[in-house]
Amino acid sequence: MMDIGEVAERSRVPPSTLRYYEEIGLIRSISRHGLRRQFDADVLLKLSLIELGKTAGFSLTEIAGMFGKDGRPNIPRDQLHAKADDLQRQMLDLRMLRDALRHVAECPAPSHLECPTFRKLLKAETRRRVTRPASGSGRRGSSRLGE
Amino acid sequence: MMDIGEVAERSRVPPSTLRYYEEIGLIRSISRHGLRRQFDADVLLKLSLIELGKTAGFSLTEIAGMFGKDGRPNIPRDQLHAKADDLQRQMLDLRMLRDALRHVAECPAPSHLECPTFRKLLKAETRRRVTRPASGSGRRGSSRLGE
DNA sequence: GCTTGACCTCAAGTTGACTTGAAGTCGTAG
DNA sequence: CTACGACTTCAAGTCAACTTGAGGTCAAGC
Repeated sequence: MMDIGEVAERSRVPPSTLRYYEEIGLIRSISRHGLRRQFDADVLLKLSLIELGKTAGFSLTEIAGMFGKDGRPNIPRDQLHAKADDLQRQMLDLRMLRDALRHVAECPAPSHLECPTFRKLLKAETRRRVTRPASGSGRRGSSRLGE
Repeated sequence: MMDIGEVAERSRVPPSTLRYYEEIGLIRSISRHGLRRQFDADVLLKLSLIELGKTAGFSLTEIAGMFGKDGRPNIPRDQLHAKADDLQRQMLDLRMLRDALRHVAECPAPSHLECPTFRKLLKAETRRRVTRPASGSGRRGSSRLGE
């Protein structure tokens, strides 16, 4: 049992954000001590997961979707695999961008948009994106996540 | 020379967004035909790069920073390498999340927060994050990018 | 027993990244 | 030559993800 300040300090997530996360149902405080929320240590793990998901580019809504409605992960296996595949693709994007950057850092061409290697990198990317139909993520956000 | 509709169609980026990007100085139209903006084909490449950067989790401000103030990439090599290293780290995050997801998809434990393998994954991540000091990206957004 | 500091609520403000809408301007096809 | 459709501007709206501020509560130390 920790109160919000301790959670904030340990997770490096500000109290205001923690309250916000609780409000939208992403995390839960287990009880109150007077007015004060009391959090179980589990919340730290969950916050790690949330941060991880955020850096991976998921919205809070999507992250919430990864835990079941009731608060614990509870998703069909194939959906999880689909997410994992999304991540895989995103890693490829990242690698492409990283390589582009590294190249730009060393390339002696006057303008990088004219460097053939650079253009080839981008063409490849464009092709990849266009080939994959639309990959829409179906953003239909209702006001509250945990409803 | 294309006008905005063609750019939109080819890049799959809506006209409103293209105007917005121009307004904030991310892209440039090369001239006008009557009122209509005329874009050079180069803009398509630049838009690929922008999309790439976005999926990599950069803000438009950061992306703008990757091109020089004048519109073409023009950044010190070590800054580029630093960006590339950021990407490297972000790829690791992604891989971790992907592995976590894959694991969850197969793990038979009742609640994943209790599965030791899962906890180990997260602990590792937490350690990595905490070990690296703060890694702050210095978000100091002024109203317009290209200024 | 009272002050202090860490918490509380609730409403409103902020930022980034766009989108939407109203009202206007073109150039080309019929 | 006029009507149409593709563009234009500019202001305002939207959404996610928070942060800030005013005013209030509480338990613990002096």
